[in-house]
Amino acid sequence: MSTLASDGGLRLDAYLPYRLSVASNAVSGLIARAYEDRFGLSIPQWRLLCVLAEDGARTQGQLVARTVMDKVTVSRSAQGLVKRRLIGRSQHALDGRSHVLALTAEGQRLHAEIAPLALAYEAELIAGLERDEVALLQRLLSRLQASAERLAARGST
Amino acid sequence: MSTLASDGGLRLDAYLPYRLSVASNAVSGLIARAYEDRFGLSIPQWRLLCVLAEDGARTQGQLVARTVMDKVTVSRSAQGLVKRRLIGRSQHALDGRSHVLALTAEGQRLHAEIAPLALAYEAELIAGLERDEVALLQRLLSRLQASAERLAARGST
DNA sequence: GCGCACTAGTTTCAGATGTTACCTTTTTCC
DNA sequence: GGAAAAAGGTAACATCTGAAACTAGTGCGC
Repeated sequence: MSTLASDGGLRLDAYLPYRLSVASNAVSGLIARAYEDRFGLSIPQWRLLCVLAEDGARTQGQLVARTVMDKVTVSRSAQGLVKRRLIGRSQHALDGRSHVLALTAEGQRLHAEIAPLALAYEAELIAGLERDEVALLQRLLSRLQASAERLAARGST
Repeated sequence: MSTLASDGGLRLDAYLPYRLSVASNAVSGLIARAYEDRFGLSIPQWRLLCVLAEDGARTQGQLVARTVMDKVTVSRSAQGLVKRRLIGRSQHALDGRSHVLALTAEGQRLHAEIAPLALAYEAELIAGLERDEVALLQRLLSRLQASAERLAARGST
């Protein structure tokens, strides 16, 4: 048997984690460059802007949970946004350790400016796909993420 | 109008680039930890091992094209593998600048050891999904990647 | 045959990222 | 009510990453 290729049946091109990573890198790279070039925002910063616009004022801890980012990443990203006056920080009324972040007027303006562009990018990415294909993709991604988290939790026990 | 939420219709949880990134990070993190802990391999190193096992000896430039990784990443990963005697380097017969990488016997052995484990991880990740759902997922990922590359090329012109 | 543009690969350097340690405030619970 | 444990957040450190400069080798044009 065989020409030393494909002995076990593992082909990189068909290996899902690889495919997922490559596709995600391509998309993230595209988006990151767009935000960086035009608005000087990193992706973490943009995520914070989005969540604050969507949900209103939040503490950093809430943002960590919501965005699936490290708390250090959130801290640093928030510092940058505060410096640019896109968000404001205030002491939490009930918990002296905690800070509440909220968009400034300028932050709201910027978010409103970027949002259509973000949606346009998404539209171009999924151009040519059926509506139900996209819905399925979302479901499958959730599924994979959940499985990965479950396996990770099991492994670190 | 409205409660300042969802003005433009951009919801982070439904935003595909975000979902893709989160899912990919979860999966990559899981896989990375597994390879690192058990075999001391980074993901780039593991990719090189896979390609060399699949395709046979290749130059670094070919590996760059094949794995969609940076040439610096490939160079450094290869150095690590050479140091561990998992791959060998030889001068290219026709081009003095180029080096040919190939698995050593030990490298083949390690690849053969890891491959089943990699497939088992994949199987657990997609457990519960239909066969045709997985096939569709692969197609959609390709599609997204291609769109992203097309847009990136257009943008940088 | 020789100069100039080009490619393969490595090194260097600056910025991003994550892990750990740390400080402060809050909560727990005896 | 006070000590100990835990949580919010930041700082410091090591590590990773990619861009640009660099080295060495190729090959075209003439």
